[in-house]
Amino acid sequence: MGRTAGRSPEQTRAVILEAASRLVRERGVSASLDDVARRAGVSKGGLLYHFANKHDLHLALATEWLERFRTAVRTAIPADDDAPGRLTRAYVRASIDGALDAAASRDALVVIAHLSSVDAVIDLARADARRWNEELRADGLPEDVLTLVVAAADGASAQPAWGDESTPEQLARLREQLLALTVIGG
Amino acid sequence: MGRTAGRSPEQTRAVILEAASRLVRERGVSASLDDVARRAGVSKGGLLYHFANKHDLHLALATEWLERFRTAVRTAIPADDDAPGRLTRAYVRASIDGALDAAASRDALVVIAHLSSVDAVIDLARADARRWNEELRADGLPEDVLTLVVAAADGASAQPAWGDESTPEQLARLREQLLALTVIGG
DNA sequence: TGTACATCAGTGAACGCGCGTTCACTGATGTAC
DNA sequence: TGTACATCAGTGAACGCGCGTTCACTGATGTAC
Repeated sequence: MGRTAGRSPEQTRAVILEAASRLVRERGVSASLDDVARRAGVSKGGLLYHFANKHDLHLALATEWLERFRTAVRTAIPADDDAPGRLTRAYVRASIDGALDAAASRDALVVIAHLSSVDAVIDLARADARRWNEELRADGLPEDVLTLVVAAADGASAQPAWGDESTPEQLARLREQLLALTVIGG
Repeated sequence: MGRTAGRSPEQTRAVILEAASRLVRERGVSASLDDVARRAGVSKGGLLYHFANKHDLHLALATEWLERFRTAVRTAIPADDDAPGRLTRAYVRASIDGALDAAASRDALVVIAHLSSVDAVIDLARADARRWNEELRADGLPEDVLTLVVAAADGASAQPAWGDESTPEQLARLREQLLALTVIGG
């Protein structure tokens, strides 16, 4: 069933979210539903069939990006890493490299920063941040090392949000530094 | 001259910018001119006398915050600090403490992140970031130390943008760690 | 010292358009008989 | 195997309101004479 042949409604939903992600990253939350629908190749009505209103779209977007970053970190844990700090190391890798694909997870914080003018998204992000705090604290590293490493990883992720542009070489060196800090234990 | 007694046009302009800062920090760039004017205690027309349109207001806001952060860093350089890394140390202090007043400079990056959906603001921020890069590179620290310290300071500044909330104690310890890193030289 | 005029710093009503939302309708697929 | 009907996944036109922008007007101060 469904009017459009050759695509499941789940796929349509995903296509819309992808288009919305790109537009929000580029233009912030003021990107119009018209533009999102057009880029997704769907009518405005079709978009609103999947997301009741703009607020819901933004919420779904925030949820997806937070989840995507979480998945990226999980994927970045090597199977043979059992030492303390393994989650922190994965966090560093996901923040700087992107474990999913090159651009995706690094843009997560940029998209979230844009979305953070939506109240409900702030609550979502705050809850997510608290969860990260708990999990990272349980990772077995001295608190000072943890604070430093996580702040630096966050900084590297967020710099694109306000126009900073680091070279891949700088980011790679930073990643190695941070990883080293988590191994020697401070 | 001027219709409103007891206030210079420069003061009115400053009051409008202050109101706009708070609203943009809270609601992002979608905060309406009506709301900004109301909070500034001025008519919408009065606001538009000082800023020809919304775009101009956002640009002025970005300029002001970038300049404010720069001033905060300059102010945070102690007169008796002549050692390499003095600018980096001031950058750390301004990022984490706020040299101007407690909330102001820490919010700078949050406001800029919100404003960064405006194209012209991105250009402004990029140019500012480049200038920081040059100045910090000339500060006499090893590049690896610099990258790490600046990323961590940026991370600490930006975390409020996506809902993270660190305790004052954590931030104070982070600041001391970062300052120490710039002294021993790595 | 008054008076006329210009200018500066606004006010507030009105306009018009973009955009979020609603809604009647549609076309493909699934199901009952 | 056909036929009728329901449902799902949309379409696209229309509505209406919020908001950026325009504009005619105003009141206080400065200046020329």
